[in-house]
Amino acid sequence: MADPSVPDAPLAPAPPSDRKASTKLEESIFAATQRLMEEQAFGDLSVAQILKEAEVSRATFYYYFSSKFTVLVGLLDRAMEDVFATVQPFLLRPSHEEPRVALERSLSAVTDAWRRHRVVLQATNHHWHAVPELRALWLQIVERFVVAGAEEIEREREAGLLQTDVPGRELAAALFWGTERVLYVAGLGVEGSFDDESSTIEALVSMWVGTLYGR
Amino acid sequence: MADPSVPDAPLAPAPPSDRKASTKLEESIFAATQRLMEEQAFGDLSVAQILKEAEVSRATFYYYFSSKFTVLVGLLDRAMEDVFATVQPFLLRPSHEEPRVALERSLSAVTDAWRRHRVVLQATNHHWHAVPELRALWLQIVERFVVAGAEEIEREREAGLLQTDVPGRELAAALFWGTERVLYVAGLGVEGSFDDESSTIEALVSMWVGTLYGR
DNA sequence: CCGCGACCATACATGTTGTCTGCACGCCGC
DNA sequence: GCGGCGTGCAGACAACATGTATGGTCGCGG
Repeated sequence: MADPSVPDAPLAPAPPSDRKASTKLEESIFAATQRLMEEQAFGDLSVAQILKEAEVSRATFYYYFSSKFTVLVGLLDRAMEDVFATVQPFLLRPSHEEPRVALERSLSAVTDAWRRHRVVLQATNHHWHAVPELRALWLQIVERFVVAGAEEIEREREAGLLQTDVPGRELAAALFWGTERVLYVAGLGVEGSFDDESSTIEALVSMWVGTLYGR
Repeated sequence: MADPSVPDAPLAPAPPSDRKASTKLEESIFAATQRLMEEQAFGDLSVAQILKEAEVSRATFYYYFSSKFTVLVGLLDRAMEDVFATVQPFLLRPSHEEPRVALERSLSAVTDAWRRHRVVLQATNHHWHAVPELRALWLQIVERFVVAGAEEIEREREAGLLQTDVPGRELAAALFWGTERVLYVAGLGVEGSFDDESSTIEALVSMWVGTLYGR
């Protein structure tokens, strides 16, 4: 059963991720791609490069994956497992905790997870709009977060803590996408925007607290 | 001088956009590209398609543009002229107006402008990360908005209206990127997110009002 | 020891991009 | 009128990436 310290599962369980156990070669393709991505944008990688780095033949590559984007889908799938696990414990606010404090902890956790998987999440950001398989997975991930957020928000509303009457789903979606975007831009290292991580988190906390609880 | 109804220019003037007057052929390339973009993602367009649609030769195309992305830069430049002009009047809150009302008007105006130029802004969103020329222009546009927002925020702070002590620049940036992302996703027509435009605006207004003024 | 699954090297068809060559037309100054 | 130049065209081309196809090698289990 569920961990007793977490009364309700705040995130709906992932639909059974039908990920087969991966073979050695599949694994080295994943690893090689990840390695290459640290130094070069995923979009600029050619399959040839991956082949060389993974020491795998072209035929083998296309035996396991139907394009380099399928590799990215796999990497995202793995990354999100960790992200969900990291964020999970923070999604329910313990009733003794101040909303601001709870949100600060959650957002710090998310920021951490984002940093850990920056390259994969960045690549996802860049390509989900154009790659159906990736888009589906990403939107499904977003949906999990938004639903969890919306539920928590409605719970707070019922407790009479909210200042707004905008539906939880809309708020959760706006806050999710906003946060995602800020973390993305921060991760780019664009000069002059979100240079300092802790003040970035502060701004996000302000945004969440203000939007939901007012002030 | 400036329009007397607007005491201070809320948006710094655009750096002299050294746009030459465009020739007839340049024009038809712009028009053709815009037309094609309405039906097909910019990323999927080939130069060949543009040539056909614009009835222009390959050589001519590369005479005026160095790649299809240069066309997009031109389109963005034009689009932003209109966007700035639309948004300009709303950036300073008349002191007699409620913050919420002022923000609602601004955000409606922005949403309108976004819709008008949806395809171009979408394409920009998709490609600025990878195309230096486009990235530079987009970041410069963002900077204008963020600076204007930050200034307005600091003005409100001095008037004692703000509830937060996070720097205006951080708040403006977070709110800008968040809003941009929400409008982007809304424009995609993703099932289940931001289906209804007016409630989307409501959520955005809540976000701005809450973040800045609390409640 | 045979067969089959996993894997490799290589070649290939296709599509895209950006450059280059050579040619035509019209206008402007001389 | 003539020569030159700016503008534009058609088409060829090299470089590269993608995804497929062909045929061969190796090792292991029946």
